[in-house]
Amino acid sequence: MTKMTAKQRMGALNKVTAVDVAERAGVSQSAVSRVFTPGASVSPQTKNKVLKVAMELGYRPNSLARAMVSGKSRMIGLVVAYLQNQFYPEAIEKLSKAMQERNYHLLVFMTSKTEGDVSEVFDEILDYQVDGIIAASVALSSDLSKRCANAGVPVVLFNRSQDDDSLSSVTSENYQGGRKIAEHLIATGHQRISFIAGWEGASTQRDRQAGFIDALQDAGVDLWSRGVGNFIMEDAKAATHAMFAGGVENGPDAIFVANDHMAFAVMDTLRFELGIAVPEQVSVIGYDDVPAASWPSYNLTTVRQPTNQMVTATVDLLLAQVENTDLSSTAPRQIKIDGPLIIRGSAKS
Amino acid sequence: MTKMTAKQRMGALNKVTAVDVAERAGVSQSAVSRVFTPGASVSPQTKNKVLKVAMELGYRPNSLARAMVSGKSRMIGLVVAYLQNQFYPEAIEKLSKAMQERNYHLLVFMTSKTEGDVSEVFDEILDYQVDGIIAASVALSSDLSKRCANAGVPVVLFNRSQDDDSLSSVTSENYQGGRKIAEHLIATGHQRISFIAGWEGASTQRDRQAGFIDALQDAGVDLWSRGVGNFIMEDAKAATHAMFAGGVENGPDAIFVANDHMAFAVMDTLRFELGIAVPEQVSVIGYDDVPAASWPSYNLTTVRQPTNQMVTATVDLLLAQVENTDLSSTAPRQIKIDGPLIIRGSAKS
DNA sequence: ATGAAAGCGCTAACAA
DNA sequence: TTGTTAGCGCTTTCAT
Repeated sequence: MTKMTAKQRMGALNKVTAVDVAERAGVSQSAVSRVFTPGASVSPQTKNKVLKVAMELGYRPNSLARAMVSGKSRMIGLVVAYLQNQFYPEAIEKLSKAMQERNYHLLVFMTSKTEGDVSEVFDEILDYQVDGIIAASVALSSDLSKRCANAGVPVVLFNRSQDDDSLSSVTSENYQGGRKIAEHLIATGHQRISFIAGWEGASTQRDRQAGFIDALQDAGVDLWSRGVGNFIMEDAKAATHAMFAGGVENGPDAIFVANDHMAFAVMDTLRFELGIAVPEQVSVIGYDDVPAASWPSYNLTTVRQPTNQMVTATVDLLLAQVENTDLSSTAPRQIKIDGPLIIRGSAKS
Repeated sequence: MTKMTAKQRMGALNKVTAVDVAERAGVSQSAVSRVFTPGASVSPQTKNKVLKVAMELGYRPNSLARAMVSGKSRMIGLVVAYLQNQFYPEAIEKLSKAMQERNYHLLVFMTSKTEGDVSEVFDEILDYQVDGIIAASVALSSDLSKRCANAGVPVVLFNRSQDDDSLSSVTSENYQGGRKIAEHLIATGHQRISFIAGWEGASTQRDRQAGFIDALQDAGVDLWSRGVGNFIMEDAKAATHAMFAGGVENGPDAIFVANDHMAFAVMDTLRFELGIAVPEQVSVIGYDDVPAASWPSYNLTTVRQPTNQMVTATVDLLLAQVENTDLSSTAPRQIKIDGPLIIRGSAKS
């Protein structure tokens, strides 16, 4: 078998390179490159010549080759654990669009929450030479963030924060949100107030709970009871049953559920399995304001996480770090965005 | 300023290359490459030596460089229009996981359904040298599919099909699904059967409708009325109002809604705005069996789209084409997967 | 403003 | 099995 040139190997597959365009346009290959490099110096004539030929031949620069030499892939790794909670699809859609507008693209990696899996996934991400990483609903071990830092790849946590402030993160004001809910429940005359927690490993869960409990205490109110739902519907349902094991009269008259997703399960359990009216007998409040919260069947009172602002902040924060070569202004920042209490019909007023 | 080597420019950023490993291990750079290339011939000794040094130095092959020379990026472009409909997040999660298991990764592109936007997005995708493309909920112009074919990039449509059979696609048996619903509604004694359509540009909408109408006709039943919801909740709500403008007694006693997402809005409109009981006064049937369909508040009778099977089929179909260098077995295939009618409580039996 | 030349980090012949 | 040698398609000095 005789040696083939690349072009022959490709067969009819019309992979047009800058060299092809250069030849046909009678300029150097670098000239072609410059035409496609914003801010490079080319005369209008050559620019037009090149553009015309490029159009004819259907030439487009190869992003990967560009990435190799420039060291910028314009890809952002997105790590996400699960999409059941409607908050994430919405956020991802917006993140992706915002990134595209700034000419970046998301390379998506699904992971489970087990440490080993996350670590593997991060290796794969780094292999692709992404310019930055967004970790949504995933916590990072310090080893992992060190690996990223070492590789010069900035990371922003989305909807999670770290205890130490070594990592940038964007969340809503979860602590304040928790407070708002407690205050509202007390102001509206509830006496027996309970809480169904999310996954205890999540900072969102901890912060919402802390704010909630603190505000109760400030008002001299003790938590009536507490269950754990782990952000999973089944678990939330079980927690609800447990809360009312001693009858309605001994159960809470209000429940704060750590996110909307679980709150739907709690409402359904109350109404359809326990025969307890919401909000007449028990008020339910969630957190997130996902689309279904406003559907009439649930009409859920909740604290909104302002996805638009959270996404904008995430993109700005990450790209500032990506595009700033020098290490100034690269100090990690924790951005918290205030979200309003949305009063609907699942809690009595 | 004196010229710097790449390593110096990187500063402390520890970008370890195969050359570094090679030097330290006392082998050639190609030896290092072979160690990381499955199925390449290396002696156990060198393999161990290299692996040890690689570990020490934290070396991992650069996927982009590998992609450049091998012509395989192991990236799959995923184009998707909107994630409101819960069917898509679920599908994407599974697609992503299935691809990761086979060592591919998804580069995600959100698009609107306007032709120009889709075209732009495809250019960007192709620039990244993806090995294949999955187009979910997006139709492709023949120009577009030609561009992909020309670039040697196979495309599979997910949950959409094309009229001409020039493109591979994976859908459920939408026509049969529509039939099943009509037959079930007739068998359960409904007299005035209506339909709320999705976006008319979608093949899923057209196929479901065709099956539904055909089965009605086979039974000698005329469609009572028809509205258009465009797969949008607001539109579905308006269509529902229109259907009952003449009072309940003149409206349908059963509605097939072209997908679950709209069916939720229809049920809520009936119950909370029109005061019509579901299923006592009007039966509602949806399509997809998204997670919320099984939530007690809706308890929606629907046809299941088997996401697992659809995802498996999509991945197999696409990767077969990606990995088969020669053009045999690359003939486009239209795969349709049968989905069962899931009988719940939103339609009376 | 333009061209020549040197790589980016890797894989894939080829020769030994 | 191993090392040597060419590139992949592009950006980026450096001269001109």
